[in-house]
Amino acid sequence: MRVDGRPGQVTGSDDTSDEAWEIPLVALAVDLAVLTVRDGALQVMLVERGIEPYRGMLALPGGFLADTTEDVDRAAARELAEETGLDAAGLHLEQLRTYGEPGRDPRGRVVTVCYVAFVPGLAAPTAGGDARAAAWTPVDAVLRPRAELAFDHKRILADAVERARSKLEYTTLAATFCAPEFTVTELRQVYETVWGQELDARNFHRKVTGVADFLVPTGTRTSGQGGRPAALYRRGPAHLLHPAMLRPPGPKPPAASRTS
Amino acid sequence: MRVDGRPGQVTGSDDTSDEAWEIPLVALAVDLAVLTVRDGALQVMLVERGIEPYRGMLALPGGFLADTTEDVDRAAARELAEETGLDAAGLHLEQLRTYGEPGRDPRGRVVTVCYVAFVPGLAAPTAGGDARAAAWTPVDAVLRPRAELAFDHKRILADAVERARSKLEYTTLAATFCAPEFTVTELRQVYETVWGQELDARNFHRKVTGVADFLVPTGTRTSGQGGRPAALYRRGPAHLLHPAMLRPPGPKPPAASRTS
DNA sequence: TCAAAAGTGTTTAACATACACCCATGA
DNA sequence: TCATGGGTGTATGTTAAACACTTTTGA
Repeated sequence: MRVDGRPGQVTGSDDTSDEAWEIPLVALAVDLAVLTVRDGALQVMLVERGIEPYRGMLALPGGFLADTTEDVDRAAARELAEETGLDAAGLHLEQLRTYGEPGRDPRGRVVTVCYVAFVPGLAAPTAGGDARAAAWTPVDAVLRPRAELAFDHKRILADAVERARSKLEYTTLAATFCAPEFTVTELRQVYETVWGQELDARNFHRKVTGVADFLVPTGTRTSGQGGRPAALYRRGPAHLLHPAMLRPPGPKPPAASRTS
Repeated sequence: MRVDGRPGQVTGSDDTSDEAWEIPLVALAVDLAVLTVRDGALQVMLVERGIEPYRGMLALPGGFLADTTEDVDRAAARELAEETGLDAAGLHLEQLRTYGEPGRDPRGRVVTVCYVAFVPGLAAPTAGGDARAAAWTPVDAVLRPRAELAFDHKRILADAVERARSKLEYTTLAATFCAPEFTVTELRQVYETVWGQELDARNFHRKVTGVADFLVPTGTRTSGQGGRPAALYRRGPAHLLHPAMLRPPGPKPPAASRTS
């Protein structure tokens, strides 16, 4: 086995034979499901495709590695910045899954490493940067039976939404959907929106303020929208939620797919 | 943008310019963390590398895609069969994560899609098939500070073990470590081994037999090893465990890494 | 003084933990 | 009849769910 002069090119022999053969190469892409909560709905950042295939259709932002030496996680952060104008530093970006079915891209073999990002509702309402047209879209509209996205992005989005729903249960990530300072009610609305069910405001308040290091009081209060002013909080250092916040059983939220 | 005659080869232009450029290609590998519980220890299937780099070192079984049209999940199942002699049908095989750091393989750019498999302790004690030497090894020994595996496989294994530990909490996957028919005590030993802590046998029994569709009684009982015979069960149709089986707090199990 | 939103207290049920105790087998 | 492991019962604490009630603002 040897390395070519060209970076990233590998040829070699199998583990069990010395017969040299060309190691198959594939095009590697990253795609991003950037989620937020806006206007009482869970929304996803979509771009309109400017080129074939699927020209004119909506798709998740993403793209190929810049070159054969680019780190995959860095490529995700770069595409996020380029296509949506958001800075990956400071927001939550985690790997979701890799989708590698042979037929998923009509151009040839493209394997995509997908990521989920959670961003505050205020963030860059629409992108600057390279993208043709980047816009927030309610996920409910996109996951509807007859709605379609480019490639297998609808399925990816469904997986991302399910990931978000379950992460709210046992982590403090709900707060990453909020502005730097937020009220308990705003945090509760994130849960209600993502899960698609109402929660008891009183029990929620007690529970969430009882978890150590989840919420840090700022000492200030809201004012001016009728009703008693609410205390403002900042995100605390905790990442895991203990005890966990379980989704109430009952009527399921609209659409989603099952992941293993 | 166009497709070459060669399968899997893609060239094209960026979304925002019509300047054609060569899409960078990478070698795509799959690696498997095949876990089992044997002799009171969580064990992982390792192979000895027969070729450079890392010749002679232990590594996770895995390899490159067979060709540019092979499905990634299928490649994982194929490598499992080839290198360990296990049949992917019927056992649990799920994607773990994709590792794509540029420097992770000295031969050049290799991105690996990793999987975790849970297999019963009885399964194929050592591999037939292609592998030079496939053997079960206790994960504790491998994750010890000074122990090393080829490539970044130690880190991958640590992630896989943490995945296994947390999956036992809220799914019925512990039963996939057991033979087709098993006792409640055998199931409990799986939990104790993977988590590295003892559980109260009596409470465990009540809890696990109380979860709907987790265990299906066969009507038969064990006999012959002193003490009251235990009832035998088969895996039921349930996949999620409700209520969840939470890891008791306290002394942490040896080694592991944190995943987001 | 009333509506609206924030926040507390109280009750009840579900579930976890600890452990006493009984059951069924082999030696 | 004793040792061994399987399995049930019961007391006690913790957390969740439901909801009555108090607090603090704007109109």
